[in-house]
Amino acid sequence: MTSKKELTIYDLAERLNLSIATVSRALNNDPTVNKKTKRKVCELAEAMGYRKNNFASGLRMQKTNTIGIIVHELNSHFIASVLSGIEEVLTAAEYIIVIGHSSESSVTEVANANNLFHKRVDGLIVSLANDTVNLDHYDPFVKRGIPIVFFDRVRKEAPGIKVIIDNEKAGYEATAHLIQQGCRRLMHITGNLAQNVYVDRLNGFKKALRDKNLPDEPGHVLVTDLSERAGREVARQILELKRKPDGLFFSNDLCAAVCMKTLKEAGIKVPQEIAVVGFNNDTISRLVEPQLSTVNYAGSEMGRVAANNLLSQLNSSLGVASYTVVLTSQLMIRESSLRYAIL
Amino acid sequence: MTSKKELTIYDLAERLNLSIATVSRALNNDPTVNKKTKRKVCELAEAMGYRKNNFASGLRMQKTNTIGIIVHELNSHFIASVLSGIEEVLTAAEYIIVIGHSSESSVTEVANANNLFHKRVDGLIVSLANDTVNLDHYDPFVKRGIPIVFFDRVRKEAPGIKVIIDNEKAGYEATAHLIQQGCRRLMHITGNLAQNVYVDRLNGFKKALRDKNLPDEPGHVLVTDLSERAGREVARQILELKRKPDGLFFSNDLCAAVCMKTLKEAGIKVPQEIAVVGFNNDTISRLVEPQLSTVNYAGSEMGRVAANNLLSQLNSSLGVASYTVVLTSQLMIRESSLRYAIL
DNA sequence: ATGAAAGCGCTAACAG
DNA sequence: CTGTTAGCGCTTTCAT
Repeated sequence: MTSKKELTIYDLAERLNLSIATVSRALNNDPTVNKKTKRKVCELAEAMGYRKNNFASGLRMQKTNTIGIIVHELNSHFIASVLSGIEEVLTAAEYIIVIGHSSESSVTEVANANNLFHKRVDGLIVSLANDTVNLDHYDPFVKRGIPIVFFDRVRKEAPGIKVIIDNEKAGYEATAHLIQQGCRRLMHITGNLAQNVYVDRLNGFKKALRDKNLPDEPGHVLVTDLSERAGREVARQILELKRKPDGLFFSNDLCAAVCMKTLKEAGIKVPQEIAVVGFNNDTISRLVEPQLSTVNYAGSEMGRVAANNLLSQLNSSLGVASYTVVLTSQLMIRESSLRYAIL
Repeated sequence: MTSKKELTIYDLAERLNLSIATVSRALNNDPTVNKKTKRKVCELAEAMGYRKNNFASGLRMQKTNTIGIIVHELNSHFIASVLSGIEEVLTAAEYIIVIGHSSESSVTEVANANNLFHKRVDGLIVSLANDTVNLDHYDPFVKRGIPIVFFDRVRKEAPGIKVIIDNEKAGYEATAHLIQQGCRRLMHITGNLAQNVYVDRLNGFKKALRDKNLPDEPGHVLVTDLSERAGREVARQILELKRKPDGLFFSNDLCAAVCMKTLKEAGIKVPQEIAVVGFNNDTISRLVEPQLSTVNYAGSEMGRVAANNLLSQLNSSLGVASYTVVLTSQLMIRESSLRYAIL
């Protein structure tokens, strides 16, 4: 299988008539080693294609230099951006990233967490699955002092660092915009209300209704899984209503786009009869017709912030920290909700 | 940092009055160890929360149990499916996956390859970046007998295992379909022709033209980066043509969708004036209007096949194999290219 | 500024 | 079926 024997520091030491200790120090840029010796060692290592054995080093150091990431789904523009933000920071800090995705299933999330625990990750970055309520599977990490950063989908009362946006504010703004555009019978289509992101956006929605003196009627909130199928289903329900809504605020873009398309196919005019706002600024929001108004928040920044906060935890000798970082988001107004020109 | 000392097999051995060798064997399910002993050991390990130290084990075994994956982009439905297919197989085989993405840049791809080489991955699964021509950065792997599986974007003459679809056939079918729908002035918009996927689809396109006795005029093929921007640019070019094409075959869905949208906004009727076919069956292909005809191929299957072939290489004592696996693809006919009802 | 030596936790050859 | 023992390659005291 292996054609060439691997080079070790023993080989380098022998070739240079040095001890392995000095070679090791030189390779790790230890200040106590002579500059010339250091250069000689590094040059030979480079020339001979030496690769440090991370296992030996890890065994000795008791650090895996591995960060586990658990995301609820891979296939979204948002998550892909977050991942590249995380990667950017952690790769620069010489960490390896191991990604597990839960496919929005709490059971898979638990399996992933256990797996990463056994892999001995030094830290964890997590976005919770849609149906995750219980967080016991993170206890082993907490008990061993392994820092966890949650992003986007978080449980506020859980220990650890959380990186989120102000979902209530975002929900408020989206709703206020619809009202300002003349909508009076609003509907909010959202995901599992056990998740902060959904419950907060809902609260923003309700708050905006109250502030604008619109009734908070039951049936105005639909809890779905925000899937493609759910989008069609919501459209079907709306079409059957005698008293149809004139404004829809969705908690993601996919569901909003599909619903909007289905409504249009049934002859509804968007935004004239029904205005629509989504969430996340996915690629599809720009491709559907009319273009979908949505809430944008920078995934890569969220990833970078999450990773940096994790790093500072890893490098700190203090105990595990618990705090929340709130990033900004922007409402992006496009055709799907624009009835009057914006000044 | 660490609150509890880690458990080792020494601790377990002591507690059970066994030797560490027996404990190690029991944990690794060695058949020579007594069933009862094995159960006792495993139960205690479980109860006490023992975690195997992969570093010690890896150091001893000279295997990292890590597979490196290099993909050109994370944010596509296709790549996400491939990744979950790979993950499914490799996780079951107890491998860790390390993902690097090249952002379609050959420079980043080289950096990723070097990085993974230093991480001592046991194997590699790769989809080449758009502009990768030279494959020298995989030489170190080849020299050390580390198996590589290329998928989708491959170089056919390169050593190693390749998993692809018959892109020429797919291109032929898409083109033949457009012709059968009455298109006579076809255009093919594709990516870097250094890539097998693009040159093969182009060949299929040309072959179909020949077979149907349509002229193979220059200017019928546009090489782009298949981005959102390219889609708009292609539409602009087409709109300026006095003699417009009546059928467009794109090598991906995003570019096709954007171009189609831009054409429609300029008043062109799709598919009546210009019919459009994309490639990959991305989510957007179902959301745009009209729905985009496209070529579907199962990413998750491609991932599974790639991973399984890598595993068989890893488990074989024979030399590095070189062969190609061809998976099937299907043309999915939707509104964007359907001028007449299909029988 | 450098060297000698111990040990991180595990596996496997060898010996019973 | 089980135990003894020798490393895997590296980092780090403790000497010099």
